[in-house]
Amino acid sequence: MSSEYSFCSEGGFDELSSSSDSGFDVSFESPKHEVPTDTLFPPAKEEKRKKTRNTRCKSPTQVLRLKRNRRIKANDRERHRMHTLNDALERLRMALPTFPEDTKLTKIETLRFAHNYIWALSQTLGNSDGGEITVNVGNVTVSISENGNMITSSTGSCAVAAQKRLGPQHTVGFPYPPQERFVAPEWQEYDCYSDQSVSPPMQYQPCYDQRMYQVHRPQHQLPPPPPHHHMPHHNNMYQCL
DNA sequence: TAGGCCATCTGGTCCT
DNA sequence: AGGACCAGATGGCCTA
Repeated sequence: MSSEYSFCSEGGFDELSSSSDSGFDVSFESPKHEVPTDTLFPPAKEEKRKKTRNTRCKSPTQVLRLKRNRRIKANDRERHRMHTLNDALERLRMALPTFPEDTKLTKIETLRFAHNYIWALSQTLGNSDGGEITVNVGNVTVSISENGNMITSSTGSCAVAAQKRLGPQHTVGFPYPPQERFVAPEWQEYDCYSDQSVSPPMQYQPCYDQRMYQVHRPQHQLPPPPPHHHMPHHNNMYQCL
């Protein structure tokens, strides 16, 4: 970081570095105590630095402390950022169909699955001829029509989700909210495309985990999938969307 | 023990 | 100057 090498800061003494020696070590005002300029300021930066305003010099100790404090703050920010991302990822997990006994999808699995799932749904909508379209995910059925969406399940876990009502149908927004998370008891009940599935326009569209469920389109035939190339296969892999 | 996954640290870049 | 974002490095944990 080039800024880390600034020996002087705007407005004088730096905030973060002002702790024990909150002031300013006068002894380091003398040029003879400064770290060689060549080391701290490459020629180009030195020239640029001359244009900047009047700044107060910092001792090497202060510079080090400043760097360390900035690093600590940056680490905190990064940690928080990653936690935020993980929270968002968790919400995404909860919005995807899953099995109760399933282990948690990994990060990459979640992202791939979500991508494929959304893509499949968009394909379903795109191929709509105006009538109601049904998407089966296991024993959960998502009916999409002009009057709204309805999610039904043959199991009691999901039942009929009615988030908003449009006409005679109970409708829910899609993707369904977390509390209406799909819960299917048996893997065998899931509809799969097997090798006839379609794949979204994504470079790494194949999913390598058996937990990647299929979205089945019973009313509209989807085009055959593009060939998979250069994708390693694991024993537990199977074709997904 | 190797490999996968993950959290965290780190330095670079870009933007405000 | 500082924050956001990113990608690489690293070490810990877990499982086959």
